[in-house]
Amino acid sequence: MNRSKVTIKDVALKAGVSVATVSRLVNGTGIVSEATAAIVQETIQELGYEPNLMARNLRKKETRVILIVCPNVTNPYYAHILAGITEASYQKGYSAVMYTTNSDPERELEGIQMLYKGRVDGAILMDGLRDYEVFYHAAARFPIVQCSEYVDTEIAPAVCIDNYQASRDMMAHLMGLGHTRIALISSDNDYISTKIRTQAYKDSLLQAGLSVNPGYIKLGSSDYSFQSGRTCALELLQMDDPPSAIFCISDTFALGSTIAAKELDIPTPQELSISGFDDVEYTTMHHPYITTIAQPCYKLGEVSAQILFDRLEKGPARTGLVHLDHQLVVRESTAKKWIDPSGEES
Amino acid sequence: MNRSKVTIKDVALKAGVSVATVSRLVNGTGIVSEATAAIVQETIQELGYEPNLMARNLRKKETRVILIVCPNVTNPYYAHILAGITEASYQKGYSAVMYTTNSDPERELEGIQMLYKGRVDGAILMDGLRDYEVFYHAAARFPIVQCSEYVDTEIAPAVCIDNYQASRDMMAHLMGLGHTRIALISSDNDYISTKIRTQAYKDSLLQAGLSVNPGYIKLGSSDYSFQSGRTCALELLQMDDPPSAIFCISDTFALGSTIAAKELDIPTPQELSISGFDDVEYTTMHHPYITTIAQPCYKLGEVSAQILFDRLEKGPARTGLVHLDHQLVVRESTAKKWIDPSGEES
DNA sequence: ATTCTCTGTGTAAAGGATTACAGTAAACCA
DNA sequence: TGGTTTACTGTAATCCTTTACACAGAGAAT
Repeated sequence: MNRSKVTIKDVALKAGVSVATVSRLVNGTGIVSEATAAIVQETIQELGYEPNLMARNLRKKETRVILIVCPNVTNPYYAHILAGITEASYQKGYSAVMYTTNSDPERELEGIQMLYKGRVDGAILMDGLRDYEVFYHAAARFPIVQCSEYVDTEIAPAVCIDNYQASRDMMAHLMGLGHTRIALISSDNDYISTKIRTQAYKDSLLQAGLSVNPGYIKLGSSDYSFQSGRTCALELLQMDDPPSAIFCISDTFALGSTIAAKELDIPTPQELSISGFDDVEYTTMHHPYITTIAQPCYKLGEVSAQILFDRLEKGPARTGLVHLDHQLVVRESTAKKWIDPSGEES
Repeated sequence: MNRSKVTIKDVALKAGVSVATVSRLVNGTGIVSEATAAIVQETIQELGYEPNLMARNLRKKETRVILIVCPNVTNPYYAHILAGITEASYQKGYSAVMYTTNSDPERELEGIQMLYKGRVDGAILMDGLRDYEVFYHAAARFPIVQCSEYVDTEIAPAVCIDNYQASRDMMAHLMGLGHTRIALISSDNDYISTKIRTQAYKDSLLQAGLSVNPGYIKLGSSDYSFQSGRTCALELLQMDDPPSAIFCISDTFALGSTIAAKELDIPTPQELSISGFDDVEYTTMHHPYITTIAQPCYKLGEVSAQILFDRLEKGPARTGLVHLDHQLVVRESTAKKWIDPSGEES
């Protein structure tokens, strides 16, 4: 077990060739005669030579490392995207370093610094940066792709589902079941997805000739906590004129809502339909299984990474939005609007 | 917006000093007069100079990057450990690159290669390596710490909870409630934690003068899937002489068991006590909230990282086991053994 | 015989930082 | 005044690769 690193020089010396030859062989660039190749190859094996990546990267001015900036990893939604990114990276021989921000602008800035310091070749941002200036400068200078959320698609591509269409699909499903009193549990964060889903909710109502009742719109916590979903639902269901369906912009909110309904002895979906968004694991852990919009999280990560690598290897690439397919998956938490036998609406 | 990197040379030239002076100022090593410091500082700002880490690392022979090898990130248990590691790294100015193996030995090997290639300074392994040889060689040569699972604590330190004591605690809780027919849902993986928990289960029974009934021991899937927990519980509960309590080595198995009990109309905890392990999010998403052993996941990651950094900065450090405190958290899924009014045991 | 293409290989210059060592000028001491 | 610190700064070697360029020798073409 040799403690100190073997360098290319050691190999060259021992094999009786120049470092250039060794390098050419190792990298498969340039021509090396079969005879020398054999000798050098053997020497490499014998000495256990591994090229020093720091030196190589310094010379080649690339790191083959990409940066992933995301709010946290404990949220399964992000975790799945992460899995997609790391897998794609692995395939392409890149490694991924993670930077979790907890949505702290200062942390976001620090993460971005890694680009300026030449520590990484590019970045995938899973959280619209709070500081637009910072984003703009970084995106103008380095390969960056936005995943899931975005702030500006002109300067850097963004990969996500079509949140507007997805929300419209879900609303169509709900209205198709006969619901007219549909509430919304949105979030008080300022993600673009939140805005779009909220807008789609309103547009759907309006275009169906229904009015938007501000009292039917509740804002859950910015991190989509399950408990805040429960609280919002509780408020909605205790209104004088409660909704017969709740459109949640997150599965966790939907889950919280099913709990709230259970607590108030309101059967789901018989008397209350609840829909979620994202399709994370726990939508099918307990009945009622939640009707939701499935996002291809893994794929989202994978495609983001691919676009980034493309850009890295082939130079300036496309910007703009890249939409991946979503899917409306109907399960147990939504059903035909219930009509009280007495004739009254429920 | 200058496209090309500003180097230390540019700064030196513009500020009218030597590169050495700039370097000294940037690194805070050596003495620099206030006057020059001011000029250089200003020049750095003006030019937007950021030291190139590749060059620095090459020279200093360190990368300030650590490797995290884990089976996956989508499991919240790992995700929380990961969060702890990345936070600790961030504090110390390290970055963390992730390598997910999906428990594939080949991938584990590839991950370890990063140490040999000098791409990272050290590693945290969250998955006992399948290939002991590989582990042994790597651990002998590089700073490695094992987190949560481990294969050999002589050659590299391991951070985890005291699985034996934790399991004994849970069994004591169950037996303290009057249960004598206690089943086990273990896993068919070969993690050390699995072995220890299983052993503790048996020892507890034996030391209480009870016998170990092989029929009461079921093996769930190696990845602790919720569905396999349900299946195991279903089998147990349909036995002629079903258990009155199930000790699960994972929360997901416990969750699956509550579902199984519900399907068979067996009230939990009135007629069946169920205990979990780990205390991940979904233990309190639905009633009955699950009685479990809380693991300090975040802290596990944090401490692992700290030990690694210590080793990196202060040379060879301790090996052996580092136990972090666990906690028995009693919630709703366990209760006093139910006695049928007719006098028969249930 | 001369020139030209190939092969195959070596030399040495980047690449961008850190740092040992040397040097200068001012300040201090005797 | 001469000698010794002290405070500061610069020169150049070093870390390990990659790669542009030069070069030598062999065979082909003229």
